[in-house]
Amino acid sequence: MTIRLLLADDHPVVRAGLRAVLDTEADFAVVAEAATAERAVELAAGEPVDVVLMDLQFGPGMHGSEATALITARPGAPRVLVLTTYDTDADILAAVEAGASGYLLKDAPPEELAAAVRTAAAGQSALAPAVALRLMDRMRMPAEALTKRELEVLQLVADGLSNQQISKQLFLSQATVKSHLVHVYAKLGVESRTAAVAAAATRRLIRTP
Amino acid sequence: MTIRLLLADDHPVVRAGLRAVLDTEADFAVVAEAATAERAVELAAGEPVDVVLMDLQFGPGMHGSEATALITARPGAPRVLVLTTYDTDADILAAVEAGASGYLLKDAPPEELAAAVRTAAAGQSALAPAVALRLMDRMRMPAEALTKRELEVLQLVADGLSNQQISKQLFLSQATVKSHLVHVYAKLGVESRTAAVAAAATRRLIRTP
DNA sequence: CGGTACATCAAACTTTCGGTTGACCGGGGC
DNA sequence: GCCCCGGTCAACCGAAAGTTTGATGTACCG
Repeated sequence: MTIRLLLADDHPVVRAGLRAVLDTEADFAVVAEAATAERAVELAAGEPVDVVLMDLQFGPGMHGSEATALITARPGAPRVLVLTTYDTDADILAAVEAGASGYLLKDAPPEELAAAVRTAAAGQSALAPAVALRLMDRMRMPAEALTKRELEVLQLVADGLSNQQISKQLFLSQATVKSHLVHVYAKLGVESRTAAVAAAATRRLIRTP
Repeated sequence: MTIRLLLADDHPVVRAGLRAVLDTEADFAVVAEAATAERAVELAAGEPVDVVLMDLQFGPGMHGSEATALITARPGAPRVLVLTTYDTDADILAAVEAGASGYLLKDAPPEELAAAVRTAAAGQSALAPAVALRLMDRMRMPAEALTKRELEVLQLVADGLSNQQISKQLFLSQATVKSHLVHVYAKLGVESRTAAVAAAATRRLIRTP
């Protein structure tokens, strides 16, 4: 039985690469490509597709995790395999919560890619070993696990925003922002916002361009 | 006459995509692929190649700009076209200084890519319009260059150190540290240490683990 | 049902940081 | 020689960050 694939990536070169790598597999058929997240949602609803290969970062417009949530929300939806360049815990968490069946890095070897597609098509979870390991660590060590809200605040700190700017952006009081940061400092074992950003960056909890 | 190409990128998918896109051109021939910068330097010296398509970010090990410098330093060297995902001023500058004949983004359409390869093979400069514009701005505004000492202080800020810790580590007074940071803020157009770190990180001025 | 975790907010307090002003010195260029 | 720039430092003040204590509501779970 043929596995029908939808490729969603804003880079023409990457789409061509995925097509080249996956079309060599006899049981795969790339039936559509999308250059934007919006287009991916449309195509996933219109075309009969088994697995969507979804990038997270598109240029302007919808984010890949949003598109993933929209696609997987429908009954009889295709499986979504998230395929991204850089991995941060926040990205992985967002993708998994959005209903992704798997999470892979673009530097994965072709065999691993094909295996993940088959696993996803079979309805199973397909997390990269490194990714799965990270999630296990997270389960084992809940002492340093930041909550979604704490991660959200910390990401804005890393973007250079002050407590006041963060409070306005998230519709909170400064007291709440400070409260979250106090918890973040305790969990990361640091004493200042810049140290927290540095610690979170080395542990890949946040995105640093 | 056939243009012989060497693809240097750590992502198998991207290499496959470039090969798929470029092999459709009758006068192109991909003669080698390298998954690391070191391997690219070796191959560029050994194989007869006309144009190298060079990624900047490889995983651990040599950076793409270093490899570019090593390749172009040899007499009769191939042209190097830098091809990267994100464009920062520091990246572009480093690539041009390393002797790159052109600088393209990976989200470029295939036609643009092929045109750039032909331009580079002909020995001409092939800078993306947006990139060329940025370089012109840079020439006009050299004001944003940080001094060595300022970068040194900023790097320690990014590592999470306080002004006092920095002053001790560099054998300075806190006043001097502040003084340097004030200059950094002015040059980067920001108003706080965390914003400076964020701005410097996006411009690749500092190391973020 | 009760406990726990998360998110929210308040107020007062201390410390640090940010920004200003002003100053000194050494080196390189006109 | 003189001036500009980079690096160094000081004193000061207001603003921001961080600390402490304490409180509320809500959701989930055993």
